[in-house]
Amino acid sequence: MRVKTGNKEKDILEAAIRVFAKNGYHGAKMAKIAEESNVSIGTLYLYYVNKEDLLVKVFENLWKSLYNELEALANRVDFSVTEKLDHLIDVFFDIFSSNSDLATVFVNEQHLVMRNPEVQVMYYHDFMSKAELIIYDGQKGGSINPNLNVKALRFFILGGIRNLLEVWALEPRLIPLPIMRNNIKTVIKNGLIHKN
Amino acid sequence: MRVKTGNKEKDILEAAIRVFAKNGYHGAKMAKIAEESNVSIGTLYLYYVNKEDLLVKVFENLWKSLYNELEALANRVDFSVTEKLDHLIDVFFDIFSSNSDLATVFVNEQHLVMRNPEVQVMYYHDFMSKAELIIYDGQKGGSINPNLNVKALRFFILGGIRNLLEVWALEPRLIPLPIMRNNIKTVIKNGLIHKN
DNA sequence: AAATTTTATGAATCAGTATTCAAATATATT
DNA sequence: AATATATTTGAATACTGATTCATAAAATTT
Repeated sequence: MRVKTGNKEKDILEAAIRVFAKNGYHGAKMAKIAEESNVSIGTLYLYYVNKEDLLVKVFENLWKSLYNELEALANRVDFSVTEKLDHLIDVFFDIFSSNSDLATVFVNEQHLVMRNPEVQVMYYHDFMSKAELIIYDGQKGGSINPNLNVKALRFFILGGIRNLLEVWALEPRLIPLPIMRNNIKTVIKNGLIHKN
Repeated sequence: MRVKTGNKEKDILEAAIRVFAKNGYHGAKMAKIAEESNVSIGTLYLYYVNKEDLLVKVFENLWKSLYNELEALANRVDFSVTEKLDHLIDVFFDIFSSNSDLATVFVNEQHLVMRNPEVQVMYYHDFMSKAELIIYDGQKGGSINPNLNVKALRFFILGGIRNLLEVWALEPRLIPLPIMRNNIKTVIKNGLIHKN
C-alpha cells in the first residue's frame, strides 16, 4: 500500500482559485492549474471529476464557511439585530480580505454555478434564508423599516458588497478595504442621506 | 450596385443579446446567433469582426444610452441632488425593464469586457465620473454625508442595483420591478434603519 | 528484494466551435 | 438582357484545450 503525501486535493483547489481569478473560468486551462499546483494534469482528474467540479467545489467551500459564520452570529443572543447586520458585513470582508482571488472568483463566476440547474451549491440557500431571517426579526422588533422587502434588501446589500469586493480585487489600492467596510456599515445604518 | 435590405446589423446584435443572456457568452454559439437573426454565419462576420466584438458592441451601446440619460439628468438645474439620485435609479430600471436579456448580459458578462485591457468600453468611465460628480455635489451642498467615500458609494449602489436586476432577470416574479425600485430609493434616501 | 498495490504522469486523443473564403445570389447599371 | 458590383452563404478549415489511459513511479507488504 502506498500513501498519499502532501495535500494535493487542497493544493489543486487553491491553485484553481488563483487561475480562475486571473483568467476567468473559461480562460483558465487545466494545464495551468496542474502547473500551479505542482501536479500533473492526470492527477487533477484523480481528485476532481472535471473542470466544472473544481468550480463547484470552490463555491461549496465558500458558502459553507460563510454559513457557519452566519449561524454562529445569528445565535448570539447578546447582539441586537443592528449589531448582527454589522457583523455580517465583517463576515464577508474577513473571509475575502485574506484571499482576494477568492473574491474575484466569487464575483465573476457565481452565475456560472447558479445558472446550471444540475448543481445545487450546498449552504448557499441556507445562508440566504438565515440572512433574511435576521432582517425579518429586525422588522418585527421595530429596528428595521417594515415597508422594505426583505428579499430585495438582502440582494441589494449583498450586491453592493459584491461589487465593492470586485473593485478591491481588481485594484486593491483604489479604495482600502477598511474604508469600504465602514462605508457599507454607515450606509446600512444611517442611510445615504446625511441628517443633522 | 446592390443595396442592403433590412437592418442586419441591428438584428444580429439583438439576437446576440438574447443568446448571450440565455447561454452566457462562452456558451453562446455563433451558429445560434446566426439562426436567431435569420442570417448566415458568414454574414455575422460582415457586420462584426468576431464574437468578442459583438459583446463589446452590446456594452458600448448600453453605456452610451446610460451616459446620455445621465448627462441630461445631471444638467437639470431644477433638480436637487437627492432628486437626481432618485432619477438615476430610474434611468437604470427604465433601460433594463424593457429588456431583461440585456440586464442578464450586463450583470453576468461585464467582467469579460472589463478584464480585457485591449478594449476600452466608451462612455463607461464618463458615466461613472458623472455619477460621482452628483454625489460629490451632494456632499458639498450638505445633503450627503461628507464622511462617505464617493467611489465606494458609487460602487455599492450600482452593485446593489446590478444584483437586483440579476434576480429580476432570472425570476421576474420573485420581486416585482417597482418594488425593487422603491426599495432601493428608500434605502438610499432613508437608510436601512428605521427611525421614528 | 520481489511482489503487490496505490498513486502519479503526460502524450495522444477527441470533440466542439469560431472563423474563413470560394462560390452563389441579388440588385443596379448600361 | 448582359454586365458589373455588392451582398450573402455555409461547408470546410483550423485550432484549442479538456479528458483519457497505458505506463511509470513510489510506498508498503511478504
